[in-house]
Amino acid sequence: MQISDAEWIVMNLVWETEQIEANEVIEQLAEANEWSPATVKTMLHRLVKKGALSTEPIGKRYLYRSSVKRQDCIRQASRTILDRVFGGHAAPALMHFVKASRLSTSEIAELKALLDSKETKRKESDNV
Amino acid sequence: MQISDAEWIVMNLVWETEQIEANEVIEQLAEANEWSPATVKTMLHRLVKKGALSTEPIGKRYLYRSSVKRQDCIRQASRTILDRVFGGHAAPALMHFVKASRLSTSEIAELKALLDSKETKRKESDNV
DNA sequence: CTATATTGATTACAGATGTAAACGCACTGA
DNA sequence: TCAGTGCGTTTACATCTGTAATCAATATAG
Repeated sequence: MQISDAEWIVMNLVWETEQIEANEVIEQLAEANEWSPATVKTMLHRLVKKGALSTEPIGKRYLYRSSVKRQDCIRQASRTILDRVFGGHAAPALMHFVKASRLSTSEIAELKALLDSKETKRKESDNV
Repeated sequence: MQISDAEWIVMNLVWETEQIEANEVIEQLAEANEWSPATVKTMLHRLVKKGALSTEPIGKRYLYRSSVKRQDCIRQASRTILDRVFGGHAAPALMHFVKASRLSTSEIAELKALLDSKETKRKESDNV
């Protein structure tokens, strides 16, 4: 199952809010993205059809909530971009992202810690 | 100008080889991707039409070479995925990529150095 | 010189995507 | 009871993508 660019915008909102009604989605996304309300409704509908969102009738309306994990979608999207754009070479991609990103000092520290732990693991396991 | 997933595969080859003839592209990509030769030809044609590739007649054939910089395309693709998939939050994206990637110790070192320099710059400039 | 092979160009076509209007039903105020 | 209103459903449509066959022109073999 494949989430398109525009659909990601909707999914991000649903993931953030846990559950949300259509009119709220429209309110928060239509203007910001220069979409007509109808466009947002189409997105919701397609995402339901794809199985990315599920609905629960609340009164006569629906509550939308995601039925796929954000992490899973991120993982898939990441692999796609790594494979396609960077030809599977992660390091240049990461270098690029690091260069291009604005990171707070705490985020930098976190990343460094993560790299440290990765390094340790490597040394332990395959002794490179 | 937008390069599709399948087109990235072709572009990656062209970028690697600087310049290349159609039959070579077909040779190197058709089987590996389970594409018919016709499909590869379509890719080349579309990329030329999009302005991503340019052709130079060599004898009666064409030499294909890229007319867009790989870095620029990577930059654009990266921004897209950051904006869409990660909602513009670079740090979680990076954390994810780092976790998911297999990196050599030298690559890890390189990344850490890059983060160091970023940290330094931050401290100098905006004193956060 | 003619038949065949090569290679770029044109055409095809179904499915995904972006973008949105139109439809229908249920409720609400007049 | 009747016209709006709000919301989900259907339908619309141009473009992009993946995938490929066919056409046309040229070169090459016989």
